[in-house]
Amino acid sequence: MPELPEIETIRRIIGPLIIGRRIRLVDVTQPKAVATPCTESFISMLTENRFIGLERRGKFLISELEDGCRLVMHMRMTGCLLVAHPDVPPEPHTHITISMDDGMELRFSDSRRFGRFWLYGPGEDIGACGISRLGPEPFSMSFNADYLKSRIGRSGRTIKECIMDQSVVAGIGNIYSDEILFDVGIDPSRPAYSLTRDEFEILTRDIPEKLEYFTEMNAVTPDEYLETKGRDYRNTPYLRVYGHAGEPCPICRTALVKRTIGGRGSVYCPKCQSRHRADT
DNA sequence: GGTGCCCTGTGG
DNA sequence: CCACAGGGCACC
Repeated sequence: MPELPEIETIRRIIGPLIIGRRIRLVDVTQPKAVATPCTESFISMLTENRFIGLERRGKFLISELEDGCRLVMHMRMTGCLLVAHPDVPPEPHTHITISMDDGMELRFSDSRRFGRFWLYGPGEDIGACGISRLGPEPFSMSFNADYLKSRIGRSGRTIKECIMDQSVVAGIGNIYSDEILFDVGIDPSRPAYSLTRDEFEILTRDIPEKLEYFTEMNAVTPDEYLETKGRDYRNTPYLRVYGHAGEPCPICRTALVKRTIGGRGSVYCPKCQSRHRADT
């Protein structure tokens, strides 16, 4: 479900509702949702602990607890986080419920059951959940054209696959890779080695810009977030190509094309993102 | 690098 | 009924 803008949206909504709260009760109804080897220790280490932060790294959320434990969460395709009053009926597929000292519940629901929680003890390395394999944050200084060119500039993989590779840059998924490549006019199927220096420059500037833009477009109040049960936090009207296959390109009116690139359904404009556009 | 798989829901 | 879905991993 969520890519960087949506995870950041969740962080901004959920963070203020859990930070400072003490955990009273942890209920795990789907043991596979907890990747920590022992569900028992997951529950006992969290109980009576206190959330003191909520940070994002790529598509991961990381909450530090007052004793130094860190709760790491990944939504994968369909995971949802919601803070709700116990009177609000739980969402279908609610796998983890964390009751807090203000009477509210932090709930994790996930129909496809791909999402995971990890819990690491004080001082323990959190890398094993996949965080250690992440490339730079798109907003960091180290994410620049020199880096991107040296990292993928000789790769035969498509540019779409490369920017979706979390070890190249953290946070981009299938939707925003299409949106970004449309924005910069680059054919998603081009091999990364074929990009010019200028195109790497444009791409490294556009990626943080668009991710920031979509994060702002996703902004909702906590009440709106709760009303939509934490699900509809992506403001789809702002997507220009994803979900618009067959419709006219917003720039040139040519019909947008959908085909599989790197195993993922991809939408692009065959004219605005034509292979040779940047060569001229 | 490709492929299958983890799961359930939805739409054609 | 089948194809496909916003992610990521293990395994040839």
